[in-house]
Amino acid sequence: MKLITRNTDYAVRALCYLARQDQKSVPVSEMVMALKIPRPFLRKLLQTLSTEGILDSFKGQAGGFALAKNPSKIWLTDLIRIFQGTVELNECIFRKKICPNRSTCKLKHEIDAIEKDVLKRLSVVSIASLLS
Amino acid sequence: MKLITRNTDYAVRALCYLARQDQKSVPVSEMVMALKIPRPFLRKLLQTLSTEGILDSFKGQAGGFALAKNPSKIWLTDLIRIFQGTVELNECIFRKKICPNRSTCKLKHEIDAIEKDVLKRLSVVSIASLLS
DNA sequence: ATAAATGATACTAAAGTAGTATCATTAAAC
DNA sequence: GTTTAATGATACTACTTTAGTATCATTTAT
Repeated sequence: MKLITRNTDYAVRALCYLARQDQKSVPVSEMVMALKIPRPFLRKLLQTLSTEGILDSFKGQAGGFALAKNPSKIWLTDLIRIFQGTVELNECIFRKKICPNRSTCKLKHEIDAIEKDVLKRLSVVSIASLLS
Repeated sequence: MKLITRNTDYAVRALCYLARQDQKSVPVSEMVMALKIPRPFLRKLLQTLSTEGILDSFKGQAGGFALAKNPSKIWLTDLIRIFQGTVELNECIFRKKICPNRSTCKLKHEIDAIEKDVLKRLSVVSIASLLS
């Protein structure tokens, strides 16, 4: 039962690191040393953040990555969506069929309510709010 | 991001079914028909619940399973612990080492707080509370 | 031209989840 | 006492997600 995976965790670290560099473009090599994240894994992750519009990228020598948005506009829920597909905790196994079990539906109802709470709390966390 | 797995979901259904049978021992074959859960999977799951003390089992012809406890004393968190190992949402990747990233720690802190909320809400759900 | 960077993409490995199969043991029913 | 219908124990397969690696192509400052 994990709310965030390693991808998301690493992404938070990398984004916080970049947020402290004030717009300067930072190459992966520098981040690998600073954050101790396996290089090819970090590369892939940053490329994803780039295609998702969270980062700007610069090719060629002296290239690298920089935040494409203000840290206060980069939300933890964005990262979870990007790396974990969805923020939904729970899904009815019988959707579209008639549910044969009322207790299960009641369970789903409880889990749904908890999910809403979790989302509410996650949705106020931004990179800016994690900075210090 | 899943709070409960299929095992846990199936276990809830089976336990609710048994709770409605008033102490009578019910064989797997009956539950398979009523709950539409794959037989060998249900068997394994019930055996686990039995060794964990949630169910009593009776061997031989006319045997089966029955609740070993009052439905109000069987908690959803018990089932999650049994089938999903733990209720922890979050775990520091750097425990026992010095954490190289304060932002990550702050993230952990946020997730921990959310986890406590989730646990609090899950911990009041019992089989009895799901019955109708 | 070269070197240092990202883009794109395919691949491998490990872990967790879901489900199956089989043989042994037990105990009621006949 | 044999049969039958049940659980006990345990090993196995398949699928999915997560984690991580590898490589070649392209770009651009020097």
